[in-house]
Amino acid sequence: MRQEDLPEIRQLPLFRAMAHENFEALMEKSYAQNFPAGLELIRQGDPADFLHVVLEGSVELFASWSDRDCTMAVVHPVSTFILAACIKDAPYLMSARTLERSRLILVPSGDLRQVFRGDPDFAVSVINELAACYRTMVRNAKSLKLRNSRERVASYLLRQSRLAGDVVSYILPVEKRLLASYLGMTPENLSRTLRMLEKDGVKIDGMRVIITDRAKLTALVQPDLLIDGPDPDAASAGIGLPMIGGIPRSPGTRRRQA
Amino acid sequence: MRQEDLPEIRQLPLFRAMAHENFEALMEKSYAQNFPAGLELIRQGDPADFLHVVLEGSVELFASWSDRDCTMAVVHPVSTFILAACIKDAPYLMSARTLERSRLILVPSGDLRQVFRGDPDFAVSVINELAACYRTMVRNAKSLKLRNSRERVASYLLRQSRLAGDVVSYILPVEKRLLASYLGMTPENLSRTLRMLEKDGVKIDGMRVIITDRAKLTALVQPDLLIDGPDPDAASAGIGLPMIGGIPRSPGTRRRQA
DNA sequence: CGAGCGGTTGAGGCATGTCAAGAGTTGTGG
DNA sequence: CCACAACTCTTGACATGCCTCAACCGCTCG
Repeated sequence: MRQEDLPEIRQLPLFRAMAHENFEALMEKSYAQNFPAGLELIRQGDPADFLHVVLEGSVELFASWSDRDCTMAVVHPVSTFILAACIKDAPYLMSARTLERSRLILVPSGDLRQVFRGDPDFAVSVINELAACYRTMVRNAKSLKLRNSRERVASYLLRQSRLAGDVVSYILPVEKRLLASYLGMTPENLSRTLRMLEKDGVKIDGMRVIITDRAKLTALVQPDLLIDGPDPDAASAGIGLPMIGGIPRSPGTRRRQA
Repeated sequence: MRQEDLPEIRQLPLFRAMAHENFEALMEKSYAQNFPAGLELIRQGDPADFLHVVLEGSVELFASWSDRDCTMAVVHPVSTFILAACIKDAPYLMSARTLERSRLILVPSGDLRQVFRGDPDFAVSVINELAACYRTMVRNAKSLKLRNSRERVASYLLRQSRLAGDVVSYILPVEKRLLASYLGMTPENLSRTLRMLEKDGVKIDGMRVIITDRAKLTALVQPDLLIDGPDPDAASAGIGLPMIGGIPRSPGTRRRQA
């Protein structure tokens, strides 16, 4: 654990309000560690031993079943993930792997539970974090069930623009292959859909997204606060929900890469 | 508020551990009320004024966007719903309507928040409840993204049998139209799929389900603890997750019935 | 330089949605 | 108590969204 990491963690919504001595104690039991790209940090079904905090890099949360798997979310700094499993002391429902070289902090879940039993302020923080995670997941489910793939792609592109400050142009934060899985579709279909959307006010050039006609795109998307956020809390916190990636559906899965 | 309702509420996971005086105080501020079938209790986007507890009857949680809507869950007694919105004091993300004549308790969300700030045991209960809700939602999302419609139907049928105690035969707890929306498909498609499944070890006669070849059906479903439960807590609690109904996808929505 | 991988594009097929019609059931009002 | 209306469920015919497979390009990295 490097001392210079502590202030950043301390200011996370999850750790901001707790008593100083509890924070100190929790951090003392925790480990900071660097991981190379592509490392599987967590396998679904494993016991939840540690709450994970991403300090640098990025982590993909994904789920597997039968011979398929799909991206559920991508976690960016500084956020936590798999809070729910730690709280319930239950098996992870999702796996996690680093997308790039990343630096994480691992907080033992037993100590975590002990602290929130004794620190009301921390308990409130945990509750708020979890509620934000839950709501983000509900939004994802709504998007999956209520929108078709073209609408999901368009709303994603528009939302990213908004999150970046209503910019006209930005760079996709994840590779398209992963984005496709998050959005519940195949890479081929995403590619075609991005092409089709050029007549609807957004152009894609490689990894760069350019909003060419925001009004037109907005009309197509019909953005809905109850699906597309905000909930600024969820953006910063979440079981992994700066929420870039998301949720593919039945096909939209990919063959598991052994 | 009828006095005879209190013991049942008191034994809910959410209210079981809290201090007696806090429970009393909370119930004093709450209202119990009967509602006819088909009444819209909550409209998505409304401010979260009350935590709802279903004492009798059943309540559908559904989501709407554009001119579509879909069933997200069905809540049976004795369970609570929309806990997350109450905690965050944020707008409801889902709407709710009674499926039959129902008796509910409404707990003012402001009082709720106040109590869990002052009662650590209650705070822990809320955290556990929320974590269970979150995990249930993750399971739903996984099922939607990793399984096709036939697999979702088959796993649903098998799971209901298990929940009823591995019975060979049982009655569907909700109408098929709603089940279809929960599972992310159209009623027509569900009807056809149920027919097709007769060769896979399960027969449907009206509302009755008969497992004719459990081994065969199980082989088809490949049940997975990380999707199909248990998590017995989630069954009793949840933002409404005795989890009968569930989640339809893009089509799988239905035209909104004005 | 060549293997590997992400991305794109095209051809083709299957799963699933849409539309339409009819039987059975339930609830309501005359 | 019956008749009609409304609704669910089912089935068939048809349309289409999305997936699959395959080929190819371009980039990255060993």
